[in-house]
Amino acid sequence: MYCDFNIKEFTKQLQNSCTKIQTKKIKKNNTITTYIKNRNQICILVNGKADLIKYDINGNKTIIETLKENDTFGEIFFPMTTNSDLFVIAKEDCEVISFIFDDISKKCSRTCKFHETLKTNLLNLFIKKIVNQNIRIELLTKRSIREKLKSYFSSLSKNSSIKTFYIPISYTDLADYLSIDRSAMMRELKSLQEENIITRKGNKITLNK
Amino acid sequence: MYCDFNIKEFTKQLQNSCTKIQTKKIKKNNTITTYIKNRNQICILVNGKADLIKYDINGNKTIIETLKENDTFGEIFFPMTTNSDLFVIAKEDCEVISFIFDDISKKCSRTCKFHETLKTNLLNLFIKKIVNQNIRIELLTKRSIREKLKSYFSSLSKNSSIKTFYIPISYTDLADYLSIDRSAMMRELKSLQEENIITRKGNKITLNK
DNA sequence: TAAAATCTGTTGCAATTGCAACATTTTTCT
DNA sequence: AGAAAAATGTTGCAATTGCAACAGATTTTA
Repeated sequence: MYCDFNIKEFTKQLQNSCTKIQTKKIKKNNTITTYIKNRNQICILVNGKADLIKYDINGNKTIIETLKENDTFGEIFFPMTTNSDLFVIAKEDCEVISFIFDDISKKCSRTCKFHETLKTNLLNLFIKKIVNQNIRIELLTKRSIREKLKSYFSSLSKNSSIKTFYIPISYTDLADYLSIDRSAMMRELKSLQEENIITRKGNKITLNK
Repeated sequence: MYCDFNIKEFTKQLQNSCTKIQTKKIKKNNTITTYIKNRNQICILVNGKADLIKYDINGNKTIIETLKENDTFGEIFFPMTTNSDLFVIAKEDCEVISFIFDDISKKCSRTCKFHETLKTNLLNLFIKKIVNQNIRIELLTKRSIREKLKSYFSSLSKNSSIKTFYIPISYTDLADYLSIDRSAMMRELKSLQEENIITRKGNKITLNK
């Protein structure tokens, strides 16, 4: 598989390589703004969970990305013309490493033996990120709240035989993630239950039939 | 800048490297299905334009991605559980190269001198792809048709001083790209004109104020 | 160049969705 | 433990959006 490598090992390699890297620990609910201020900086979440969020002019919050262990983020991934303010908020205590992309991509003058391994690992991380983004795009292109919910649920029950699962985020956050109104989402969840398409108890969902 | 390299040069390097690569030419309106059937295959569009499209159960067409020169695509970028059918359609005559990711990521036994350059170039291409996907996600998270249109327009007039531009795709395709109903979109375009927020003549748009 | 296909433009109507405003429950903080 | 904050759940109403069904314009194809 294309992403079966060990992030801890990768971090260790980075620390031993010629590349200058930073390690930071961020407490739950704190903002990891620093990691999204330098162009060409790439961050990797080593531990914990975080959300990349945005507020629009009307105050609507959108969760652009939910980040977990192994996920990459940083301003390098956004167009220079981005006019919205982006924040990365730690949802749990987080450990983050960051480095400048040029240090990885440029030829290593000291021909350190880790340099090329890093590139390969980064390629794997990027592919993983692109896959996640495609899942997100698939969700967002759904035309109705019902379809968005069904799509989200089916991504949670990856193995098609597992029909019961727990929603890993709050319903408030889920609405922001699906980019829909929370009350409209709750109403739709109710309909899905009434039509016996799902069974719901708290954040435990079962897909019926 | 992080993506200022020459795709032609890259292609030439690929051909001289130890990596097995394929080159194919596809005529306008033909389907490039072959390029999205093998897991771990990465394709690069060297010339032309293409759309990555999807049809849902209700027959709604969605343009997942608009591909142009330098863009990467392939099944490697989608989760294995994807149940929707994806097609890549050439919108113009296209030239595509493809190779197996493992051939790039694994160590080169013949230590050919291009191998590492390829990795670096791929990293650049992947970052470019992630940036494009973020632009798409930004668009799709917009809560209304009006906001989606304004967001799309502003991405076209990247340089904020340029207020006039041409929409590079048909309005029918634009609706599929924004994942909205075409007639509702036309109605909104009309409102934007009536409120003098834009001026529109065919596919030429001017942002007023 | 004529016919076919696609794209653009428009409208009425129905369905979906967002908004505002609550009450209730659960979680977090001191 | 008690207060404060956040999350869940609900509803009526208004606004937005999608759908269907056209007509006309433009482009492609035979």
